[in-house]
Amino acid sequence: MVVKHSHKECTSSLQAVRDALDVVSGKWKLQIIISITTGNHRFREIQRSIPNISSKVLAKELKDLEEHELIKRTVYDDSPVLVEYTILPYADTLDDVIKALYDWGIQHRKKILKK
Amino acid sequence: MVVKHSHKECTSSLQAVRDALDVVSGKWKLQIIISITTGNHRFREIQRSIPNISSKVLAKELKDLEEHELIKRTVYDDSPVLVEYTILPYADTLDDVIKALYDWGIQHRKKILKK
DNA sequence: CATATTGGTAACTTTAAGGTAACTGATTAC
DNA sequence: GTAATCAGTTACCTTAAAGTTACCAATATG
Repeated sequence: MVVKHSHKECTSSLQAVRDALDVVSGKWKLQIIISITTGNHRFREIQRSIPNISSKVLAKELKDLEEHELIKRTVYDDSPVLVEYTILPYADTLDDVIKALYDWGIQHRKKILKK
Repeated sequence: MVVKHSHKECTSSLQAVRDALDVVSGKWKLQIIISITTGNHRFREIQRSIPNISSKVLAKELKDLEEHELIKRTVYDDSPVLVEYTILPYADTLDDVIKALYDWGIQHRKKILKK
């Protein structure tokens, strides 16, 4: 466990874990990151690439990701306005987190299913 | 990112990430694991150690954790019935996940706050 | 005898996330 | 001239998770 220490130490470190989970969990965030990473940069492009996501939810999630500095929103003020979303280098810092989750998820599914 | 590969590969690996998040995310799961790890083994003990958790939620979360084989529920059939919850060794396999989340959470909070 | 503790369960209410549909105003395509 | 596309916003509705309250039967405590 994160802790062989005191309960207090443990619970205080929970905030950090929760912060990370905020960014990474939820139904859409990783899908959106993947979509942009794989070449979709316009709002409607991203939306079309992710089955069943609504404009409303996509708009909100994009805002969240932008606040967390994982993606960048650039407005090119031609007419009609053009908006582009790109992945920021900071998003790469999530690699370890995602890899850890992925690895554990894979082995866990094997373990639970083989019973 | 997890992926420099195709969109399809990415999205397929999402299930593993989601599996892991199911186990680790949520308001209570880690708090309960911590509580048991630090010496609370009885239902009411655990409940008292975690502020504001209701019997209902605790009972449900304990069942989840048991299904995932992270904890063990043992009933000693004395009268009155005694129930004991203990951490299984399998819970230790979560260490890497929690550490990755923790590390990222710490640095992320620093980064967002110093702005 | 009354009250508290044990490990929960049942019924009900609240909250939050997400879904649905319609709409914007400017521009292009048919 | 009608419809579609762009990037969203708004108001409303549904659903699931979580919280609230009360309760159980057995035992121990004062």
